[in-house]
Amino acid sequence: MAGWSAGMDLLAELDARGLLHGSTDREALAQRLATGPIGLYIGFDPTADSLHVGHLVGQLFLRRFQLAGHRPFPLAGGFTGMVGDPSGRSDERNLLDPETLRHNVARIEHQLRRLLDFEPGPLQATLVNNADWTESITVLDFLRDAGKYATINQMLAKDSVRSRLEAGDGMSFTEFSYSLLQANDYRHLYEQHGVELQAGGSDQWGNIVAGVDLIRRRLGAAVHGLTHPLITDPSGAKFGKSVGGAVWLDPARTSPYEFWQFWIQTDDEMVAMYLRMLSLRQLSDVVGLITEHEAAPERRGAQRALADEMTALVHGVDGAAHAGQAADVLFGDDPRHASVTALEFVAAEVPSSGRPASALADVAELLAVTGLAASKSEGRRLLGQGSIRANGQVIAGDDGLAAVPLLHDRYLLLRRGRRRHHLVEVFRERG
RNA sequence: GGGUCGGUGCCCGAGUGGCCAAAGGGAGCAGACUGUAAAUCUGCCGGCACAGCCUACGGUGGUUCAAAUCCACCCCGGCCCA
Repeated sequence: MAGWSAGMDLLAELDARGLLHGSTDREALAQRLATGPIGLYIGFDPTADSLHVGHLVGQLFLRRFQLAGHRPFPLAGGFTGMVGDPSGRSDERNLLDPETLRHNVARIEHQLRRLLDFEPGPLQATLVNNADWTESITVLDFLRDAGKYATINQMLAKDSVRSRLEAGDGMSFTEFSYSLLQANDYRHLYEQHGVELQAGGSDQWGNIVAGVDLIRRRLGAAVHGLTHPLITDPSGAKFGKSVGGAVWLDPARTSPYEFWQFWIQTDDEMVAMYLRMLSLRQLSDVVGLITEHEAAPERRGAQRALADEMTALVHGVDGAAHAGQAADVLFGDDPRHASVTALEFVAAEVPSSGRPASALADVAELLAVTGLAASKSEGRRLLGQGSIRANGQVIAGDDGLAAVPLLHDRYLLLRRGRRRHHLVEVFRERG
């Protein structure tokens, strides 16, 4: 890994990528970055047992700093997850029980390890969990050491608080306390690990500033805060929601193939923004990809580059290659030309199952059990709409499969719509 | 505690005894067009043994040949009063 280099203007690079939103005194931060390695942290809330694509910006934000010679401290919110961050939420959050939380934190730590370098050395990443220093603190300690330095007027003025009060929805004292707890995390990391920068999504601005203020008032030190824009999808908000919910980093929830598919399907309008914000390639490479994309969007080179890189980061280089190869078979030529090897390969990437030959009799039923249709009724509807293909041929009626020859005498490749597949391996029943 | 308005399908939201699996919109799915894009047009959008049946309009129990619609009680939410 490249060491720290004073010549590298990290902030300018982040800015050019569209990754800067808010910042405390930017001049001061730039000067601090120019003097040597800095410790920085970003928190990840364990509301589920996996991170999703929306968290990639933050993870990669840490990675960029590490590559520029700084020390990242990814934080798993083992304690704050029990309180609930009200930022950007219109309703009170449900609290997780300790057991679920512990499990979630463990899984998320595992995912955080993938994207950062934990090899011992001056720039190694350090995973921290705020439960470690918050659980044992007493209420009195907290009120004296943190609460004493925060004013109610400032806390009430925060957008997250004010909007809830104005809406008449109210807010529990627990959620109200959240930003002070997060401020205390920053204070702890500053004192114990010399962390001088907290970053996060733009919705974290209020919480970050709370920490900067606490450290200044209590310890008289000037530390920094930086936020990046939240990545959005074309409709403006939710990023990474697709078939069946979020696109997760956990391969058990979202397979590498599905993950790759998510990126390859990126809108033309968004792909430049995603590449800038997410790709770890040189900015000049990214600009090159975008230029090519604008000249010939139908080639989808930008989407492909994005899919390959993101899948490789999260699932490894092999995972990305396999997903891409399977897609080439499924979206390429007539599937009847696919070799046995290619089909075996596809079976490993996309949903597949073994079925007796008799299962082919009722197509609607087959669609339901393979998961291509949510119910048999939906299966019938899809058949009626000509949405189902078997080995590339549209299947209309209920006995349509009888006329479809199996591929290599054993495979039936079902396709729903343009892009959902299921490979059935048909085995003969013994007579 | 009193009054009042409300709780409808994934979401918003009409419906106020039968013509209601329930208007309309959004989301979603599919077809056409394409580039596994967007936009546009079209269709679908509770389940099943699918010209029929079952389950559904906060919960329970009633009235009725018939209830999302009427009555009683209960639970939850908004607003007003105390």
